[in-house]
Amino acid sequence: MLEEKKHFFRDQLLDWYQPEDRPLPWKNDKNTYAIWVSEIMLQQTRTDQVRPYYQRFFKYFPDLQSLAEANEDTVLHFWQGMGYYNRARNLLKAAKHIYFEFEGRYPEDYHAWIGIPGVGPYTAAAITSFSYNQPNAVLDGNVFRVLSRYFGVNTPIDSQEGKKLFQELSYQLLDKNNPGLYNQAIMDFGATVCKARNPKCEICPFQQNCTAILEDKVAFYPVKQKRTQKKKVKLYYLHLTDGKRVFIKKRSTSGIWPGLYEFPDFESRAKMIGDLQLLFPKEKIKLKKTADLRHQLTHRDIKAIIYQCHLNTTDLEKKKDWLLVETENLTNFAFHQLMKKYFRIFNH
DNA sequence: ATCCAGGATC
DNA sequence: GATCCTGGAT
Repeated sequence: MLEEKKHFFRDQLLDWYQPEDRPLPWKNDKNTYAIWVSEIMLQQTRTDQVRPYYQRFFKYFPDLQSLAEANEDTVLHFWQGMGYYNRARNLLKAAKHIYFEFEGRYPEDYHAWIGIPGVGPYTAAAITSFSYNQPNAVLDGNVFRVLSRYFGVNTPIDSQEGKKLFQELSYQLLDKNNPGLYNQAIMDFGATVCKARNPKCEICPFQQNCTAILEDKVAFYPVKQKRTQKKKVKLYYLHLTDGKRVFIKKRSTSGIWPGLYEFPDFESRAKMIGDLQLLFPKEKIKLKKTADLRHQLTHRDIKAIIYQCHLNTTDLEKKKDWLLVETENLTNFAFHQLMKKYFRIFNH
């Protein structure tokens, strides 16, 4: 009975799948490089958001060599606003490894790909099935959702047991003759029909067999056990300018927004003033609050308070790791979304 | 305003 | 098990 249900699932899924129904830029790029780059971008990121980034990135870095020879600032510049910036740094590190150490030869199988920075179980399965047609089953959020609903699996997907169970199930279901096509099919199905919210059960080809539909518990799946709670954090940013130039600094490569640029930040308004007084005469320092922004990360709830301080050209000196940049040249630097949000508001 | 989806790393 | 981001749904 269960075997029958599995076979039915695979056959129906492949029957349903029409690749051209969901055209994506990277689907036409059949080479390993393009597949790898797109899969890294697609980690934790929706296709609609990736699309414009992928096109700009690919135009500028059309092959392994062009990426391997790039520097981190340039790669982050193309990545700015897309989030999870260690993906970009790992991608560059990996490109240099493959190009310079492996003489441009890509890893040959799943386990070799796992050894590449930024490539985990999902990405290794995606690359080796799409590019080499090797029989590795992808296990991403779509697959967890589709399988948990169809088979009515209520083991939490974020438990060790759940990961193992779903990995085995998805491997059994995989069409070993056409793993790339099958993997693409199940993820497209999850993204367009068996969606997390507002699933299109009324047009679903599995209506008669899906456990979740039959039990009227579609929204119950997939089952998860833990959710992270957010800590509240306050950040004080200094918008220090003479009207034509502005100070920015680069964030460290650990912690949030690694390697991205932003205004100098402080723990408190008092520390900001204290630092300013070391550099400029007290009477010239006038702070004006120009923004109060909220920004949410996975487990941080950031309240960013931005103060503007106008000083004369002659007053501005270079300090430690601060960079004095012409306002019109700000576009040369990679900023995170909180800064971009501020620029948008401020330029109005 | 709050909640949530989506993989890798150490 | 904690830490990395953003945008979209509600």
